[in-house]
Amino acid sequence: MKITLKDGSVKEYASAKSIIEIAADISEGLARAACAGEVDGEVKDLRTILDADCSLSILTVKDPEGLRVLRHTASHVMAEAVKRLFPEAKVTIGPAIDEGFYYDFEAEPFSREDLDRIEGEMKKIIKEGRKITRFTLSRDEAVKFMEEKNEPFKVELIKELPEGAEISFYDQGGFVDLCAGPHLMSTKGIKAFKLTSSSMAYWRGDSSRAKLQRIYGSAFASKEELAEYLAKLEDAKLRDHNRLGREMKLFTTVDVIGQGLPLLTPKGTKMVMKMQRWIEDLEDNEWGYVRTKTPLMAKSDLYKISGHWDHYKEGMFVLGDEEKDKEVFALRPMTCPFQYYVYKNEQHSYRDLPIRMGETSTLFRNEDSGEMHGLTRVRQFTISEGHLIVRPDQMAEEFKNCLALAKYCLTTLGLNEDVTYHLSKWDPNNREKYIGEPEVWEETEGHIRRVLTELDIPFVEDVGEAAFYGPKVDINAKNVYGKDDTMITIQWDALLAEQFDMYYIDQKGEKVRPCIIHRTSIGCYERTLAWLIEHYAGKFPTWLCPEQVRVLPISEKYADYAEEVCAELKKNKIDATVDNRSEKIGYKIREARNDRLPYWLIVGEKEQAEGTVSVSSRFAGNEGTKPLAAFIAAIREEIDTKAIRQVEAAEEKK
RNA sequence: GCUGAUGUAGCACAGUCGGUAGUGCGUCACAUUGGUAAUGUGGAGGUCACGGGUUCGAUUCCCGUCAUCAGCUCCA
Repeated sequence: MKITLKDGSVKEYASAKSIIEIAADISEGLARAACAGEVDGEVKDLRTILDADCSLSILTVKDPEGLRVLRHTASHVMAEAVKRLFPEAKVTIGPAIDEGFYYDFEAEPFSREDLDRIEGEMKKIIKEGRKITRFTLSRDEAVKFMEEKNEPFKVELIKELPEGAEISFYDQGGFVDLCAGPHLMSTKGIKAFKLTSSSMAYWRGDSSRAKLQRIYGSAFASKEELAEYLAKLEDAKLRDHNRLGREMKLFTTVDVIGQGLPLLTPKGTKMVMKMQRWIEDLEDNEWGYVRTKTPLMAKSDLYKISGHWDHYKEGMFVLGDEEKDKEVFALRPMTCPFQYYVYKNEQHSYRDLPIRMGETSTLFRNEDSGEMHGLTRVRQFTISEGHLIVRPDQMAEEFKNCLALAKYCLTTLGLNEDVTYHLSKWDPNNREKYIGEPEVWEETEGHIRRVLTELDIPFVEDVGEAAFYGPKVDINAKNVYGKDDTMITIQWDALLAEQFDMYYIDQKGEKVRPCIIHRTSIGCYERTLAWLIEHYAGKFPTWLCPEQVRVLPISEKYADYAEEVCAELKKNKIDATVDNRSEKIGYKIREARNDRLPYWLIVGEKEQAEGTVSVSSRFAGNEGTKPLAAFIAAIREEIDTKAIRQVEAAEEKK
């Protein structure tokens, strides 16, 4: 038989069995072959897979596609285990996902103990080494088949398939599931799996429909890889900003203040202020921005003009009652209209444009109560907001500059490697969510696509993710648990200038509508802080650290000298403190390390006599004794250049 | 908003089958005055998230509210 390899080359083999035997040759590859014979697929990392078209695929489970098949099969095994233990449970769907798989059941909620029992049952099914076979039915037969099994969700799925379709089922030796496949050919191929959690989900993701219980699990090619994955999850917990940020006293929350309203403590505030001062100076001095400071609230009339009242009212905090009160106010969810009125304060010539307005802007959004999370999803946040009022002929260039500024900020923070770029488009099938005509959307989306392509930035296109007034570039990053959050957004708005009657005067003396770019450079400070905590596991670049240096006197005798050193550091705008408790030096050093300080200075008799400091850091451990002035010069340089100092190998081992 | 779990000292957690609570770390005091990851001793600190109900008596049982977590959905 012939096998076509991924690279297109064709190989010929004598029998199905020999495919398995020679599989080592193509262990990183994927082969598909028309194959009639039955193959028991188990050769080390290789597991055979019964493909949708009844041909035989050979995938290694190191291949992402193969791993997905493995996980999908694990979800079917889980479904069988659940049906055995909870016969009244109804099955729905169970796909493979990025890090594992899930299956949704209509059932009573599962406890951790239930999951452990299900795991045990799955192990039995795997051990039994059932052959998995595929068969097809016509649609009517398929409906009848699932009706007899009393599986209403499956019946619903089948009825939606086109008439005359051949509907495939996979039978794993008793348990049969509707499925497009492919699957492993034996349950024995699942070598390492773990059920991680359970939660509620809605049938078809629709909150008005049936409540289902979802069980998440993960499966890997080997026990070692599973162990590595579980260890990674443990590590993620240690980096989780919501835990580490509180532990490091960067922020806290208080029940009576409310959900989604975190309090930044002095340390967290210091970090945010360092970023804010940097960004404001950078934008104003190097990127041509002017700064505004506009109200945090406005009358409802403003939001009626902007369209927010129609499109975003549920997300706003409204002060007052439209029925009873003469004037109703709302806290602002965006800065846009406020800066538009700054623009409209005077008449502008085409020569004035582009006008780039920046504002460190606090916004309020009334999120649903279940949405709040740590610093990443809050009801009040402060963003490096800005709007550029631009002539149409300048748009591409200005949009590019906004992307360049964002990229520069990310690179400086050391976060640029973490991100993915998205072109967020409107949804032509959901027009009431958006303003403007289809042609405008087509055109503006095309502009953004061109800019991204010209800048050679890889991006994905997401339908239905646009703002109601225009398409945008979203720059997303994954949190430690792999969940994507938008960190930065840059939006192309060809519509709101019309709503606000904004114009400039062109060469001919005529009024022309400008275009608008809504953008942020560093995103909102709360979310960026969260991202920094997780990226650096709390070990921030020195320039961002709320406490950059701690002076540790060996004993109280040297407390005065320690204070002198600290005062000198502060005079040089270095955030320094003294630990003058009557603890042993080893204890103070341990605490300095646990507090993730970049530097600590040990001072005793020798240092006091010589006017020196003994420098240690989390980058290199003991760095030796230096004159204080030399240390100050070095750390100033590190701070001023916003250097990200790497940890040295010898230190890493500790 | 929905589903589930959780809420005991600053933090991590025990515990009370209903009779108002403990441990470790931290903190404070005293002694110790030290050289690169934990000195010793002693003390303080809790309306057991909040509000109702049942009870002679509730931190414990029941109901509600608030908050936290996981997920769904929604978003920067």
